[in-house]
Amino acid sequence: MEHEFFFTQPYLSTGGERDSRQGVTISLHECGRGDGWTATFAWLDAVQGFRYTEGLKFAGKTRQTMTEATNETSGGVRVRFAPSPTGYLHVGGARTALFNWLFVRRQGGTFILRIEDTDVERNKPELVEGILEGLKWLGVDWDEGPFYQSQRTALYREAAKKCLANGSAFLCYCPAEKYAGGDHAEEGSEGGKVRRVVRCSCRDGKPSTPGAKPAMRFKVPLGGTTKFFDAVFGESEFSNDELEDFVLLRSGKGEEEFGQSMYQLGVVVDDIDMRITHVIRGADHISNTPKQVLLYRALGAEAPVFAHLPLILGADKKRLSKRHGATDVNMYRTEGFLPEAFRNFLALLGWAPGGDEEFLRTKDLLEKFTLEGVSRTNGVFDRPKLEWFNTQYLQKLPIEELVPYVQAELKRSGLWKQEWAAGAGHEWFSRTVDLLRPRVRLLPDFSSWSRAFFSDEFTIDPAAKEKFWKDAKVPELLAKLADALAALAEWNHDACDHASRAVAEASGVKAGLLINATRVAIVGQAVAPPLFDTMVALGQERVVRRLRQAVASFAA
RNA sequence: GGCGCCAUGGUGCAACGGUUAGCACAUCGCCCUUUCAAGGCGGUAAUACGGGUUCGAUUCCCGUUGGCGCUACCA
Repeated sequence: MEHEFFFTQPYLSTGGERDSRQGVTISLHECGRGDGWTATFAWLDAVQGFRYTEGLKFAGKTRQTMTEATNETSGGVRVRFAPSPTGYLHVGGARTALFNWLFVRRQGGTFILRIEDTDVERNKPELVEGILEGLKWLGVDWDEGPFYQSQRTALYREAAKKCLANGSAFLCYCPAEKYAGGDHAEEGSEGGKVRRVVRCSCRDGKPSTPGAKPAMRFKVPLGGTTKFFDAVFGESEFSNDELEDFVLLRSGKGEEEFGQSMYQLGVVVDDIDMRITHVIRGADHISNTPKQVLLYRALGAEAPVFAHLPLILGADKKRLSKRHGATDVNMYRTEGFLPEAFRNFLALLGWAPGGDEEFLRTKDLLEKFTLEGVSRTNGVFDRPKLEWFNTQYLQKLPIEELVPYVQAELKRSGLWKQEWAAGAGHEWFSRTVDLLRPRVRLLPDFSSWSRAFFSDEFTIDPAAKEKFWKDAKVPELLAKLADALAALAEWNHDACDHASRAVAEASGVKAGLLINATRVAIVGQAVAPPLFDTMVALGQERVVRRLRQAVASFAA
């Protein structure tokens, strides 16, 4: 029996609340934002999947998530991923998107995609496509959007005017350069760089530069603190005196009264408008959160639940950037990683399931993901482990799931033959992929390293020759083997095996010598699957032909 | 500089007051073997430092150090 609960954001209201639907009563006590987040939940049984009965305390560092307790029963969870088209989809953004996705898909909520393109200067519209592609490759799908902030200007201006009207914003006439960019040395400070918290005279209605076009700033309260609850980091409290009077609306140019909205305003207005219940984003936004909470308050809206994710660092523990290697998700796609392997790896960066098992397919991830398991420690992007995950998926995926990826790869490299699409050809193809996969690390290996399985046009690796064709008896051995194999009536593993060993024995050499030399001749590589399986996969005609070609090459 | 966050092997995570501090990647060795992988077995390797609280701290508190984040008319 399923129960549905409709909380009007109960976790945000102060004081007790009761809700009774379908015979189930829930009461919430001391569920407030203002005072220490001591929340006591008392709900009745009869609710499936319910973890909390009563006495949940959210004070201090306690990491319980009221969030999830509420969500698991309320259903109406709405999250968003809001990239900015100033760059490609980097791994940090991908992880944020993935966590939002796992969180919301697990409980049947709504995922909204929003493009934060309010900075016309830096914005590159053509990058949006790449971001969407990256998300699709990752398997992160969305229910609403993409919405573009650049098309929602009216909404932001309206909200800004509301703030101005109710006294929580003011017009600032100071020149933009006064505070913009870099660090400002505070007058009179001793050497050090001191950031200025903007509290200019404009805030009291005394324009510093009369006649200039004003920007609109938020009027941060003097004194006091702003608190909020974070599902990952617990409760946070910031002193208002540390918050600058941040800009809401840029000053207008030409005819315009105001310019584009700034980040803080756009985010809050949209999150309110889109009825976002959980803001899951990078920890680099923690410091922005009190400002946003203040904005929610000024706009008369309740704040959502925040969940900040630890940052992803490079091997040197510095913030991940290009110099650490690929940070663009699409580069991992072109390198030939399997999306599910990448997803598995990403999910485990900053989050851990209960048990020891790390090979977690998407369905497992969906089953196990909770915000509670999210770490607070920044993590290093460990490429070797990503590669390990990829080889795991290459090996463990049901063969029918892997085949389409290999097919796409061969099409890309021009090796694909339509006869492999169905029937006996398809069976051969699947078997061959299965034979090859334990030795493959990335998808393109199927067209490079194992090219000889799919094409007669391949070259013999000089290093392999050097290693296994050194013995003077090799040409003669290969010639004999070609004859022996050509004479075989049956073509299977054991027949090839016996014939080969017989040739070696008759010639008085160790089987290994012949086997290794043969491998080089028929696949051009020193490394391949077990030889007789390889022979079966290639077929009698090709094996004999390649052996004779090799022999001929010695003569030349 | 100010404010905030974080701190378990090289890396990612476990241990949520009592464990010989566990797992995985990486690394080293052995086994398997027809090359190379895979797989199996085993080894090296961690609680940043200093004070408390406690019968007992990886775990709770304070400080130090270090790292990271924010400190824009960027997002």
